[in-house]
Amino acid sequence: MSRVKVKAVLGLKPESQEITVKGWVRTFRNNQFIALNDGSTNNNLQVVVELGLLDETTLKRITTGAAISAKGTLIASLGKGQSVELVAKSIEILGDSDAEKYPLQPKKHSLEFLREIAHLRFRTNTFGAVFRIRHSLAYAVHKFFHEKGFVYLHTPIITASDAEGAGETFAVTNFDLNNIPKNDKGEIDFKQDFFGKHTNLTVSGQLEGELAAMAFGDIYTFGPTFRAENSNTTRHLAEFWMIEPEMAFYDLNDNMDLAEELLHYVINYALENNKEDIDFLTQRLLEEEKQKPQNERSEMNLLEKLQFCVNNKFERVTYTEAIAILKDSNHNKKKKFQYLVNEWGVDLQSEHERYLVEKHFNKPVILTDYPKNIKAFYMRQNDDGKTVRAMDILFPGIGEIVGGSQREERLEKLETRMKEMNIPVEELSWYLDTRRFGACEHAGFGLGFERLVLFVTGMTNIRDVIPFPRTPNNCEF
RNA sequence: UCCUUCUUAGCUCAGCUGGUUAGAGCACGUGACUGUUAAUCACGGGGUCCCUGGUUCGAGCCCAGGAGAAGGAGCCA
Repeated sequence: MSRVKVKAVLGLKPESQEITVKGWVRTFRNNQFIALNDGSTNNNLQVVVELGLLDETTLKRITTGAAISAKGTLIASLGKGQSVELVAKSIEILGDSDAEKYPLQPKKHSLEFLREIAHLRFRTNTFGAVFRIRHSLAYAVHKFFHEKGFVYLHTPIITASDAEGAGETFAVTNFDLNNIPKNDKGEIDFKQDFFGKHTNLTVSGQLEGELAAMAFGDIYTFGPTFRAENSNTTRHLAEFWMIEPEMAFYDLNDNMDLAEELLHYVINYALENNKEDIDFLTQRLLEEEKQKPQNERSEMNLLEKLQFCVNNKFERVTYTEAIAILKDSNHNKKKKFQYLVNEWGVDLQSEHERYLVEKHFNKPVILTDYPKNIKAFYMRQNDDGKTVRAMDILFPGIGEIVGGSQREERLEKLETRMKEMNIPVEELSWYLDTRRFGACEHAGFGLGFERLVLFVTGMTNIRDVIPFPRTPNNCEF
């Protein structure tokens, strides 16, 4: 007889059938009731140990965290908290867990504490739910693109281009750091390094993605990305996962449509496939909100927020319109913003984005057509000479979740812009070839995967939605 | 990197205006009970009050420096 997973067991009709389950003990109540979890679902299976079944020594080894195998018959539960339960005929301790030393207790722990024991936090209800949802979202991303005929492209992790313009990079080298070779001028001699040049971890797969889009039409990447920014916030990681689709023959509107469809699709997938986990996290958030004063509590709970997001179109406004809204807002007039909005051309601060999303529109917002001076070199220039075809999707509680644009496909305009922004044109000659040979209208965006997981799980710190977070001064596990 | 706050038992926290032997709940151990739902009841063990220095008759509490953490800002996804 083989092992049945708890999720399957909980869906069975109890007919006194004989079943074997294996998992980890969450609690052992009354020397009689084991709450057994095997990670297949957030719910536990109650295993009943009848009096006299086990000797005292074995009984004592059923502790929180221990791995056990239980064989018994499945019956309709005699208690109230669950529909079925397993009456054990035999129990084997597979792995002991010293109750005095095991850090997880059947009680509420702080997220900060659990972050310090990230190797064990998977075994809690909250992180179980979070990482099952993370899996579902990743799967849904692949499913969405596959069904649309996109090619999943693996862009390199190690790159030589320092010109992607997306922040500080981590250098990759196999130099002996105590004895770095120098050239005649006293500069580091990268010719002697492994790749014969200066290399770093990728900050974005976009430029390589564009190359493939010029052959397959529609591609996407989904991989890790590295930024050496000294950012200490609840929304930034030094190592994070990003989804970057790139589509030929797409303009900015097509790009926005795709991004919105993707977000609706994957959130809906989680709603349909992770109902129990989302219900648990919704409940968890409600408990947490009870601690807050009335006016700080959110109007919608997590489940309602996700449903609202799936069932409503995102608001689309241009940067220029957004500035006008902010300028005219009571918030601005009453000087409630730390940074007052008074002129066109400035970048929006977090507080402004939050105002638009959480106060003014009260739904996800897509901002388009930003001033060219605050955006990257590859974005397509508008005829007005001052804005570019950029789009950012802003989510409540998260801020920017997607950043994208229609790309500048006109070689001359692109080269001029690169020179203006001091981007080394020669180094990116391979990139410019897409504009030299068969250039066409195209667009793409980057979706921060952890920010998506944040939104769907209702967690508030990005370090709690990636298994082992890498942040400044922290690279544990 | 900047600003603010925090650091007391394994965990979550209390500790009054600087005053005697630093407390609670949970966890853990022992015992009781045995259809429990983070079981309950009784008893018990458990402390470098983050570190270093200073002020004081006396510091968990005040001052200075350092370390770590959290939240916010900037950068961005």
